[in-house]
Amino acid sequence: VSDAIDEFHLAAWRAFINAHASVIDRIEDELAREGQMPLTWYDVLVALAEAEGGRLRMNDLARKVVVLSRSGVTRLADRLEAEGLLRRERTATDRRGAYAVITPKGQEALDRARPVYARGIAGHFASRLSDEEVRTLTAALERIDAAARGTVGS
Amino acid sequence: VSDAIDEFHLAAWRAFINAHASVIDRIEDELAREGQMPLTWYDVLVALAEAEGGRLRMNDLARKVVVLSRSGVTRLADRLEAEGLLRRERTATDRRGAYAVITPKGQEALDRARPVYARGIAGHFASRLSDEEVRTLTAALERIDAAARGTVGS
DNA sequence: TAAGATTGACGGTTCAATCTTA
DNA sequence: TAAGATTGAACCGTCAATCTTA
Repeated sequence: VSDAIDEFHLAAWRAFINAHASVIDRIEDELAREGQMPLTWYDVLVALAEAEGGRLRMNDLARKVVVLSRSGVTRLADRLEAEGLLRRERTATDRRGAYAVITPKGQEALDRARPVYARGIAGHFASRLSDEEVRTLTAALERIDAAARGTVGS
Repeated sequence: VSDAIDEFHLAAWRAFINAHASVIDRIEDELAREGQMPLTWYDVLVALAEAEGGRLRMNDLARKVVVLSRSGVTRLADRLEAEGLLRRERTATDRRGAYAVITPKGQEALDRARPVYARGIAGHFASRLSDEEVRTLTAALERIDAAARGTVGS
C-alpha cells in the first residue's frame, strides 16, 4: 500500500470531510429549529424501530450505532429512557444482558422527526446528485465502509 | 424540493454517514497508536502551515476548520499553545484581532503526523477507489459542500 | 454600536474501573 | 475468568454572555 497521497486523491478526501461536516451541520440545525430530536437520538431510535419487535440488546444496538461508543450508547439510552422514548427490559435467559425497546412515545417522536430529517437529506444531499452519481457513491462508499469496518489490527 | 426519500437515495446517504464514521475512527486509532496528534489538532495546524507566514487570524482559522466552532477553535488553540505547537500574536494595526502562528515545534509535530495520516487516507479511502470514482466523488461532494455551506436561512 | 476573541457554565462523550451474572 | 452493561472522572465542544478595541 502506497503511503503517499497526491492532490488528486487529497481533493477527494477533503471534499468528503467537508461535505459531511457542512451537511450534518445543516440538518442538525433544521431539526433543532423545528423542535425535533438530534441525530444521535434519531440513530438509536431508528435502529430499534427497524429491529424485530422494536428491541435490541444494548451490545447489538451499540454495534449498529456507528457514531457512538458502547458507553456512549448507555448514556444516551439513559436520557431516552428518562424522556420515555425507550425502556430497558431484562431478559430471563441471560440476566446480564439488557434489551432496549422503543416505546410508543418513542415511535411517535421518531415519526415526527423523520420527515424533517428526510427533507434535509433530500435537500442537502440527494437533490444535488444525478442518478449516476448516486449509484457510484453508494457502491464506492459501501466498499470503503466495509473495508474500514473489517480491518481489526494495525 | 421533494421531501420524500426513497431507498435508492437513502442507501447512498447511509453509506456516506457510515463510511465517514468508520474511516475517521480507523485513522484516529492509527494516529493514537503511533503517538501522533488527533485529527482536530492536525486540522488546525495544517490550516496554519498552508497560510502565508504560517499565521491566520483566529476568525479566519475558525472559518477554515469546518469541524469546530469559533469558540471550539479558541479552546483548541489554548491547548496547542500550552503544548508549544502554536503561539498567539497580537497585531499593532488592529489590537482586537489575534493571530495564531504555528511554531517550529508545531511544524515538526505536523511533519511527524502527516505520513501517518496520509497512510490512513491512502489505505482506507484512496486505495479503494478507481480514478473514475475519485473524479465523480470529488465533483459531487464539492458541489454538495458548496450548496450546504451557502444556504443561510431555513 | 459593532467586530474580534475569550470565558463560564453546561451538556455530551470517552476511558478505565466496576458491578453483576454466566 | 469472561461477557454484558454501567458508572465516576476527565475531557472536549458549544452557547450565551462578556471583555476589549475600532
